[in-house]
Amino acid sequence: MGKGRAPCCDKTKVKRGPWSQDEDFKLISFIHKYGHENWRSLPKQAGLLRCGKSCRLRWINYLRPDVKRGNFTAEEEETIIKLHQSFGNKWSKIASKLPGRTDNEIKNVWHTHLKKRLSSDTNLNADEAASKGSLNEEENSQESSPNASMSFAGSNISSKDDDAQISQTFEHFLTYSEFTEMLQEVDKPELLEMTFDIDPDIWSFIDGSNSSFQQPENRALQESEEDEVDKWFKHLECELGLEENDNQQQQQHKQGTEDENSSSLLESYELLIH
DNA sequence: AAAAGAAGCAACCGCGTCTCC
DNA sequence: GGGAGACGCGGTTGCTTCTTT
Repeated sequence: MGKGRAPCCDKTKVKRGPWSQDEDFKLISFIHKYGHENWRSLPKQAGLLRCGKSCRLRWINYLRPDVKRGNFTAEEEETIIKLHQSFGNKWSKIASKLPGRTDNEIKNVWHTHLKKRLSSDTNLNADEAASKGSLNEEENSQESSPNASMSFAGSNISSKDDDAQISQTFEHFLTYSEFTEMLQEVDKPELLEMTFDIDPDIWSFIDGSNSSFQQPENRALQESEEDEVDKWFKHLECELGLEENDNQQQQQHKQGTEDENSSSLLESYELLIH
């Protein structure tokens, strides 16, 4: 180390700044298919002009299916405060105690909310502090503060009602064609409410292997639907150049009458996730 | 309605640690 | 044992959006 550290990548050859939907999708697709054994080589293999570190960060903090987004509950905030008292700024350690939360997110919440809250709390007497605590619970349920609801991260998905709404929405994902239709209706307000949570269910849907989308009465259709889903997913992969080695898919892609649809599909997908 | 300031958060940077050879 | 490469972590930055004036 005394000789200095070699940069992890050539900064002049990598893209920086906010991730585009296309990049996100490439990363998701790649990891979904091949995993992430080597972050350094991943961007190249996935066709991304990004630094491996950047990919890792994006995945861990944002795209990972088990990332829980939305406002922190009062319980979570209390947990963070307590854990911070024990661990200090060991954000990853704190994050490990809060399933679905990332160290980066916790760190941000600490610096933007909790630190201030704590310092103001110390200026209050015990009674005031107690009443503030109950207020905070209310705030957290509605707080979603204007910022939260506008936030790209989709912090407005927090209540059970919202979850129910989302689940209801996902129930429509029964077939390729239905999904396509739905994607084409992204200008619907309720769908625009769907923010960029890569919900585990989306993964399951992409994967085509989870039965949670398939209501019992639809099980009989499972096989054909899986084919449809697979077809759809591969279509996107072709579209993104992730299926370069698969000649069969390429031929199918060339011949397919859905070529026009696929680009609009991708476009719709991008709209959907944002 | 517009400008300035504040807040929130995604992403970057650099260092420490781990692992492999 | 030591060097190199890769990963993970914590601090920080800077952009976007909201709020206030």
